Amino acid sequence: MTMGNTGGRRKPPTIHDVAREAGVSRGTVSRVLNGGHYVSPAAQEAVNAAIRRTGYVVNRHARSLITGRSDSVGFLLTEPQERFFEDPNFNVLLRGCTQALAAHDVPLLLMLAGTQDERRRITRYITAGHVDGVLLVSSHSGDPVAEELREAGVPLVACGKPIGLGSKVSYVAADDRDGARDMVTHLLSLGRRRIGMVTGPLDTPGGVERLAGYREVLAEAGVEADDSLVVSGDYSRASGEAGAERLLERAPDMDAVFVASDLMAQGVLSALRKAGRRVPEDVAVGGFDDSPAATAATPALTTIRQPWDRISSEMVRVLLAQIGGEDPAAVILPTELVRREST
Amino acid sequence: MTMGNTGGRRKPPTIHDVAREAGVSRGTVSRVLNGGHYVSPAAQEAVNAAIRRTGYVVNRHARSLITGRSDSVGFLLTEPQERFFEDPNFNVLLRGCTQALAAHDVPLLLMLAGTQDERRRITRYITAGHVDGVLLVSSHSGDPVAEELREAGVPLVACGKPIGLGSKVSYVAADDRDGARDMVTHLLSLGRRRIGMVTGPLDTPGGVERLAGYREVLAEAGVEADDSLVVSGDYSRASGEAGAERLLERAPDMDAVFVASDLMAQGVLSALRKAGRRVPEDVAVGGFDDSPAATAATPALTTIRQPWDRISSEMVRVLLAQIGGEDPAAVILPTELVRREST
DNA sequence: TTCTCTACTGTGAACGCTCACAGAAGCACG
DNA sequence: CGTGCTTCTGTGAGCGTTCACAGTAGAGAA
Repeated sequence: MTMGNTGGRRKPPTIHDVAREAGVSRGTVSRVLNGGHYVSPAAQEAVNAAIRRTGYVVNRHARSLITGRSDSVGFLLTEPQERFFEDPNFNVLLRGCTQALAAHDVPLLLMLAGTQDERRRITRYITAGHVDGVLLVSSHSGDPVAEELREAGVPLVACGKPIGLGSKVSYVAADDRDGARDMVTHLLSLGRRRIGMVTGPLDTPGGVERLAGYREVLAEAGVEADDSLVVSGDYSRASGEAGAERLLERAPDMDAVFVASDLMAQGVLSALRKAGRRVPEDVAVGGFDDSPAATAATPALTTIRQPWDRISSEMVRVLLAQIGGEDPAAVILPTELVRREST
Repeated sequence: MTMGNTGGRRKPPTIHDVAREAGVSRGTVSRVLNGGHYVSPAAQEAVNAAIRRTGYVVNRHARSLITGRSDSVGFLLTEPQERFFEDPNFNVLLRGCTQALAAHDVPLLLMLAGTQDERRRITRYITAGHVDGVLLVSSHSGDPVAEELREAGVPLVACGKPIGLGSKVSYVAADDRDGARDMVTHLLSLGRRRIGMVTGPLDTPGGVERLAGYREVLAEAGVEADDSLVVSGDYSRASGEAGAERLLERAPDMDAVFVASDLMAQGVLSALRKAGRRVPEDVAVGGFDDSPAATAATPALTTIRQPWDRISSEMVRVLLAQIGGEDPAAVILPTELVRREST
């Protein structure tokens, strides 16, 4: 069985074959491929027909070699990967970015910077120009990889406001502060006054902003600030449970809790159940994220929905614009209160 | 400190620069880059030093242009994406594959074939040789994309035994049948005899095999076969709940259930609770997957762990071997019974 | 007519790398 | 001293594309 029957990969047609087939020059085919300016309708037509007939697909390597672009982007995750891969929102984000890029015919390379070795390799890979830009997911402040990429002038769009990186980095984020404000306002409107909070990690912008929104609304409503009503968590279920236990101990009269993530809120619900408090009668619980955990919980969680599908499409839009030469941009998207049974 | 004024991306050094720096020819540098055979130790040393000094990184596009390889592989998900992205195992798989590939310095391209349009684009992209091989996740039988890739002779490794594809396709799978056997054997050893089953989708190999294992063990143990004890689900929580309700109706004397996924088992637990049955006293429940759902459930689920980390690394190993010219291979990995509170 | 302008087309020269080949040097053998 | 072998090195060609440039034809203006 010689090369060619099913199984052997035959040599694909080149731009030259298409040119011959269409009776034009390589240059004309290339022009058709790249927007079709300065090409007569007749030639246009002939080339397209030839492309269909031959099944021609452009060789991206050859193109990249001369243009210097790779026409691909990286999706870079630098921080504790377990946390993200378990986070349904991360999955929506990854999926959304992949699809939005696919619509522009731009492949996405998945890059996980776990070990020191991987970080070095990835940095090298990116700065060598093997991707045109990077979608960055990094919870931490002062990420060394991100910093290095920024210095190398690689177009970068972060998910969530990055701490510590200059204004040269674009980012797309949900309006955490406003979301928190909505939730606390909602709790106040239910007549609750002793409102506790379990925050997210306070070295992340999201964590900080949600706490800020909570404090703002309480201050504006003239509710007495009480720091014993605030405990911090790390977005994990366990930390939510522990946080609620501490809150109940310090403020047994608490009648509502705003929890900075749904996963933590699940833990809170479980702690409240153990303590014999009814939700929402005794204590109303508000989450954040609108993850599957929110609907899976009993009672189903009132929560703040972040527009993850829009976040991903905006990240892609901003990144492609920046690759195209535009300036870095910050995009902040509105959140939405989703009312369920827990309030 | 002249090194790169922030912002401007300067032209990276080429193999030519390295050659000049090291006082050798391009050919010698290239040989060092590709394994270093037929290179004197002195030249070897000089080239490596020059590479370090210049910060040279090979231009993969130029290399690919001439070798015809892309030195990258695709991770292709063809079927209902929601299901997979919500599946923690899928995440482990994706992560594992990415990391295993990174160790070989091979980038992973994420490809989601949702719409018809995406399928066409991706097929074109792959058959055009823009990736050297494909890691395939596709639950369905007779996947047209997979079939087309197989025909085009693209190295392919499926996760789970693919139905309907010829023997030309490699695959890596957990031993579903044996896992099911272990679980049912375990239930029998607890003295249970009226053992029900909620199966997975029966158009998937996993679904079929787990059911087969269940039937085998019961037959071997001389337990009377009773088809009213078998209902089918689709791996979703809701289908587990519905399945358990039907089982209870048809066989109120049921004293154990083997459920083909942890997520469905959660639904089963919930149905049993509603029906007033205690777990495990009245009815023992065994799951499959060892997903986070297993530990999150109350009571924590006894389940079958699939070695997802090994599955991913084996998929990568087999794929790279196949790209290197070896024949397709099938790898079946053992599962493990994890005993918790539900049995 | 002649000149200019626009719309279009073809042609070489790159891009950075690998590969095949040729050749050099060292050594052993006859 | 030639011949053959092995180990090492340099050179030119070429991968498939884009880009700059030169050139053609036709239309309109002088």
